[in-house]
Amino acid sequence: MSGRRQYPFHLIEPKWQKAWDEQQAFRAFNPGEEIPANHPFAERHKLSGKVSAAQLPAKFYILDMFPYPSGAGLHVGHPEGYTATDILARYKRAQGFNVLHPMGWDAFGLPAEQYAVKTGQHPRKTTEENIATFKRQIQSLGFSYDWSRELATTDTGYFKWTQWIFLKLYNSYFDPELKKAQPIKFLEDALSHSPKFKKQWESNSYLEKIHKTWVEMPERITANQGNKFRSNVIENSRLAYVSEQPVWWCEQLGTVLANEEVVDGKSEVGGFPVVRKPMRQWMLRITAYAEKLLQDLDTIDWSDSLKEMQRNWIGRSEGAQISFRAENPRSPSNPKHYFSIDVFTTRPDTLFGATYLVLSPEHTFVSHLTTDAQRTAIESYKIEVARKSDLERTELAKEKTGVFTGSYATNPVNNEKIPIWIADYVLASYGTGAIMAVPAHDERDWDFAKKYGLPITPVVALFSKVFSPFTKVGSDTAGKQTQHLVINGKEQQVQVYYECCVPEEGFAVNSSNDEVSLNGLPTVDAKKKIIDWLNSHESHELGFGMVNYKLRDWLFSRQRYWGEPFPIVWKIGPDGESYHEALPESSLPVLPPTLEDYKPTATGEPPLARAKDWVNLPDGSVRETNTMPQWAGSCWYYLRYLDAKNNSAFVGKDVENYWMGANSCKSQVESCKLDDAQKPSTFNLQPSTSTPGVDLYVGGTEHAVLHLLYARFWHKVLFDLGYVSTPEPFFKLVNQGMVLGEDNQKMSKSRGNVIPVDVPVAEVGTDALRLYEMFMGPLEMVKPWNTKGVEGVYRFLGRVWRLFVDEKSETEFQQAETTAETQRRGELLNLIKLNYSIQNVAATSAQLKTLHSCIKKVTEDLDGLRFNTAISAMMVFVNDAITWETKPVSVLRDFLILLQPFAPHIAEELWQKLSANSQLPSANLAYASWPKFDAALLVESEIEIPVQVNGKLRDVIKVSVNATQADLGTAAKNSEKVKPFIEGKTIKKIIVVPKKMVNLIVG
RNA sequence: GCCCACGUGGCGGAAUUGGCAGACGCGCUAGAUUCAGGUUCUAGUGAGUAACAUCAUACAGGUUCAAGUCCUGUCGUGGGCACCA
Repeated sequence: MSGRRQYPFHLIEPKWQKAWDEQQAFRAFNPGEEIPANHPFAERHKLSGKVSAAQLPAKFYILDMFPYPSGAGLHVGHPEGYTATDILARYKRAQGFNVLHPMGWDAFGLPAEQYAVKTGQHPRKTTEENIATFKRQIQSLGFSYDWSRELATTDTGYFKWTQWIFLKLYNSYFDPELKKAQPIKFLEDALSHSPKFKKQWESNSYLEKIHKTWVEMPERITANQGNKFRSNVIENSRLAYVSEQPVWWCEQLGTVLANEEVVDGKSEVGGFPVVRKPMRQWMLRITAYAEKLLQDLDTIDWSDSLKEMQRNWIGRSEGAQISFRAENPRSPSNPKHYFSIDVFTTRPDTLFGATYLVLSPEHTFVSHLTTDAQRTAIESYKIEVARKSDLERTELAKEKTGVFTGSYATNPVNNEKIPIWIADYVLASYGTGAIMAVPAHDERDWDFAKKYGLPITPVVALFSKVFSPFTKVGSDTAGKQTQHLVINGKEQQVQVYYECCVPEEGFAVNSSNDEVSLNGLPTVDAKKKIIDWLNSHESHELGFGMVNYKLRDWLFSRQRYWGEPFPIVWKIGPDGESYHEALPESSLPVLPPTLEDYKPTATGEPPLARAKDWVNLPDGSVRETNTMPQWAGSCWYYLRYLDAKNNSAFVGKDVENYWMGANSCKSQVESCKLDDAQKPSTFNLQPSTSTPGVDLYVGGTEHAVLHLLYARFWHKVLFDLGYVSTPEPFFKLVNQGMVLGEDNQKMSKSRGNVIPVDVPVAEVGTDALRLYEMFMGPLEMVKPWNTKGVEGVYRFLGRVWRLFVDEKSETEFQQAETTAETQRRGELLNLIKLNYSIQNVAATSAQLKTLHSCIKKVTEDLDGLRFNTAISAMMVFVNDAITWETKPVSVLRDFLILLQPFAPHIAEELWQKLSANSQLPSANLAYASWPKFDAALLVESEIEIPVQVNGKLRDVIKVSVNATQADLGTAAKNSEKVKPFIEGKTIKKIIVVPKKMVNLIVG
């Protein structure tokens, strides 16, 4: 930046940051906390001493997604969201809310661990250094965070409670009857003979069923078998459980990864290849919450695109599970030896068209169903598939491949024998890992059937009158056939396709047996009818209607050092098998051991296994050596902020209820479901009320399906168990758009287009940086950085400065500054005086009009998160006010309150000067009341009305605001500019929109 | 391939319910201040014309007294999902 400094921001900004810090100006007070009488919050709300929740003003919780403190520091893209939340926090504070605006560190993570592997420096040291850099930079931006609540996920006082929540998950199950998490104790009680727990299972049909199975177990089973059954039921119900199953293993990272962390067959971090490998892992049963996570999206105010991403990830589909019997090729004559192959389909109406089955190559039945003749082919295909990475399977495998097992299954609707194949286009991980192929109505099955010469039976037809029979087929008409069907009592002509067609709305044909006929039914009804038919069979032997989810359980263990250790030990039971046991809450936190080497062991065990003394406990039990993933700490940090120092609970109950509860909120407590009238319009904050949960959460879209789904899941479990007050954590969420480099590319080191925040802070000050972050464009939009644009808002602040200060005194200040010692320069700001045009006089009506249209615009725009237009409204105000010969103090004070959220340092400095000058009390500007917009001041006696002739603008006329429609019409016709366009023509019609415009229609 | 957004000056972007297109800022032009550069201030700035007229919100249609805004189609950009049965 070249040229003269617009105003002494280099002295003003540190001055006020220091003052806020010393005063703890932005500390938020919890119910029951002591509020110092001289705190500006106490002065504003006339409070002091210990104050109850009922005495405190309404809360407003504004949250940023806390950053991972990397070594690189902040660039100008980072503070965009932080600036937006800070502006709103300051705005809500001015409106009188008790604002909670905290910041912390998502501090566990791979980079610090990789650095430790390389250099031996403890990850904690690296992490602390990085936090120090981030904190210095964030503090230089003047955000009004309550630093007394600062936390890091790596603090022992924090992850103690992360481990505690894990124990809650471990000790809970999802009750299908109550549709909520319950203590595992209830389940244990149901698996007991003792009548003292009777109450528990009698009130719950699910527990009753479990109990019945238990007590009705044949007496001849051994105690061991009984225990085994019992522990199986329990272990299969825990929300945190151990599973040995194929997981994504990343060799380069030396750890397993969750599904969500694998993108295109590569690790999301680093882009390394991953392979499927069976391993013993901790899992969290997030699938139990699939339906709730989906449904409750309707109760929260998130962007449609974000909700859509979560919906896609959860991937609900309605359909049916259908069982196909296959005889055992080893004993074909024995009708008792058969396999029941379950498939999931969303199109059960096409069951009559299922002409073969396909299993995924990993399906457990494959080897059993393979005949001797096919064994070689099947085995080599399986090897070929296993060798392919997932990347190859998705990128290259558009050409379908597969092998016949040699076995046949029976289609339950028509008893036809259909061949069983394996193919890698069927995924092991979705549905049941097997499909019924309906080649006539599914493109994948069609391709496969064509390639291997499998039969194709069309079972869906289209109305020829409604649909063109050629739309899907192209020029080939050979594949269709006309049939006559009775539909709704009338005979209709339909087109039956003999090419693949996937109609959204068609009619079933060729679909009947002795018990059921779908023929003539529209697809929707055909689905219902066939599902009813399946459901009607004893014990759902043939199948049943069901809902399937794409969402899978959350893989929760990592083979890393720098994460939360599990509060779990392993023991050997009397049967010689190892089992796990939770450590008691009193043993928390479980601290990781100190290591000299942070690499995994040579045998591939996690790094923690190196610490033999730590792993082996005196009683012979062995610690779990996996650690939790980084997502664990970020699942609940927003709750810890509420009560960051609490040693006896993860959050105090009253405190949680004050900040997260619905007490201070007008919407219903019960479900948090808003009806239409209460639903806020998109991107609008509720102007006068707070909401249940976090009122506003701002962060990047990269967390759409990871953090945000996991955090909702944990919150729902905590809600079910009674630890939190709301079923959803984040009532309103906004994704800020990315800031691109000046070259319109995403900012990255390799492009060399990264602008560190320190650069603009040094050159134009943080107030100008904050202003520009918001002035670039709408918050949620992607936009490029432009240094010239920064200069524009910097100039605006210079104009604000000159609106207030006396030029001569500033020149004196500048001369004094060149000779003063650095430490004493701050005091020199006192040399700067206000200019003489600022006077304690009443404002003119024109001045009030300018002020109040600014108040109106800024207030409305802040409620709608339209920061860019709010700033432009303030520019309009200053452009006008700078021309005033006398500037009333009252008007300028109100303007500074409007400016304060955006550019707090310059606003405070000018506020201080203004207060001193006019002998007004210099209360902290951050707690000054937001000015109220007065509509009466904006009323004009005369307004300008555009006049159109045939829809084209011809003149703008001035009329009285009270002009009638007739007056307007007459005035329009009499306009000199309009006359040439209407002369000699007849006026057919006059359209008058009161107070808006006139349109003359001439012939 | 599927789903969802979005296309407005040289640039970033404004434009409640359809009602004066281009607020505000950048850039540019001219002038004033200055020894000069920078800064600041004043005026102008969609295209077009001497001035009107006229033409302009990706393109092509449509609805309407009136369309950037609503409807249909096409093209383009961005994001998400991707053999999900």
